[in-house]
Amino acid sequence: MRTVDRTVTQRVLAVLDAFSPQRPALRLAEISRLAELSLTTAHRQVAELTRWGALERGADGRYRIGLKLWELGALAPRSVDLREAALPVLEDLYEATHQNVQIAVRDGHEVVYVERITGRAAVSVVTRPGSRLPLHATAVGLVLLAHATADEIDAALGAPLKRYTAHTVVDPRRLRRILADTRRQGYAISDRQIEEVSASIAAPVRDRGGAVVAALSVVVPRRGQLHRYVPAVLTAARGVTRQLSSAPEG
Amino acid sequence: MRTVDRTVTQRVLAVLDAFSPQRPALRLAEISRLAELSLTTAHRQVAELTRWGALERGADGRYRIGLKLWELGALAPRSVDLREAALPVLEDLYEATHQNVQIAVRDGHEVVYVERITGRAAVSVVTRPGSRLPLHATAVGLVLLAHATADEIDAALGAPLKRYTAHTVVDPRRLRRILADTRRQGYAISDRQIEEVSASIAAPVRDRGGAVVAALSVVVPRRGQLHRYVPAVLTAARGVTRQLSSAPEG
DNA sequence: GTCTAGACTTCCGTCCGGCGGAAGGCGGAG
DNA sequence: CTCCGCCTTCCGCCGGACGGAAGTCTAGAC
Repeated sequence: MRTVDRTVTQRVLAVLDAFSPQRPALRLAEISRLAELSLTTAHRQVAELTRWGALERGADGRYRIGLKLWELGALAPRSVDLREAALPVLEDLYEATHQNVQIAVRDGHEVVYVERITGRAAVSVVTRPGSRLPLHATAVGLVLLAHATADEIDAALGAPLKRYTAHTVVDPRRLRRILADTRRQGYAISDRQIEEVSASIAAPVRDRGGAVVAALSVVVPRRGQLHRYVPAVLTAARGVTRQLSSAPEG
Repeated sequence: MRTVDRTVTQRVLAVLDAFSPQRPALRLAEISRLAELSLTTAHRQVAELTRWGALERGADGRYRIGLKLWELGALAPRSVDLREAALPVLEDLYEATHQNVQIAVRDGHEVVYVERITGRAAVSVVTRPGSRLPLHATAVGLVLLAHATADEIDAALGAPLKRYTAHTVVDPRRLRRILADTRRQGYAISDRQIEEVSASIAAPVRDRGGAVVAALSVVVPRRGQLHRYVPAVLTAARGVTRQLSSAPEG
């Protein structure tokens, strides 16, 4: 009997949703389980997606995201245009600090990392382009949330806030104070809130109209003065803002 | 009356296919026309895709590719893993030549550009990450086609070959000779075959198993000796190959 | 102000394509 | 050999996708 709970489109998207940074390659049966589709339906959808190029089947029989989807993703203005404007500036900031440098945007209550430059010498860092972290625990997240609307801040702070380390701030009232500080100072610091060994310093990137559309940060080992990175981060963020303003309209 | 020619999945994919580098932002009516869907159906599909995050609606009412699709695309091994391995090497090659540097993979009878580094001083170039060009007219395409199977070569040379300039080689027999040269020499040169003012020099990138999975090239203005770039390109291509071999298995 | 055009959104009855059970093929483990 | 898991193909039933029609909204002409 047919299970009546989702539209066909939703089922197709469920197939795609089965893929994640943790699971970039899946067998048909895994897709079927993860997307909660019968094997038959999963088979049919996967075959159609593969024919189109959204998925590719490897020599091992497992499916991966195909080039066609990557091409489509390359049209997303929030990542690609930003990345274009930011890369040279990120490289300068990397040269100046020799620490991990990254830029991210907000999507709902999460940060999505768009680009990162990582050196061999710098502390290792968990993020990759395309990976997500919650807003409240990262410096970029605090910057992005600080410039969101009041409704969005309420919603973000109303949900349960995950604790990563003993230093992760999960108290909404303390977070509101931190957001106010962030707005006033123009930068945010997340000190050991994700990992015990590292801290990050972030500043906002604005579009032509002055709206905060992204945030940029350095991730540094937790020793010495964190504030000494602030001027470089602010300068870099303004640099990206300038690049965005001079670029052609999307 | 319902038009019976495509499955629902194909219609969803047709909506996504409406977006291209030339048309990154579309109104609902445009999507309806391009995907050949009734306005009602286009509206329903677009709404579902937007809810999921595949599309985003801008302040101007137009739809663009959403972050979610970009994240999925970031899981495509053929682009992302390659890009990770190649970027540092491409940067070295850029520093050595100060010309446009790019890396591409093959998809069917086309080249798909995965990454490029462009300088202000270098000749302007038409390609962007995610854009496509035919195999026969570009140096990277010749390298990729030279290492394809005989069947794929037959198919690629059997189709009508587009001429871009007076120098574009469109004769299958001449192309076969060029492919043989490419295999023997280990590099290919496309001289003014895309634009009258530029030429490109490409070399193959191999995976752990020795199969050619990508090609890398420099695009240079059409004057002086093209061959002087060959050693640098070969070295860079081998560098990417080495990076791919040392990276963890996908 | 009114009128018109175009783009978008919502509603709803019809009908056909998506669904999943069943059966068959294939390969590896015991 | 059998059993088990994974994949693939087939087919009849029924509920969801389709698109015409009507309604809403905005911008621009006059």
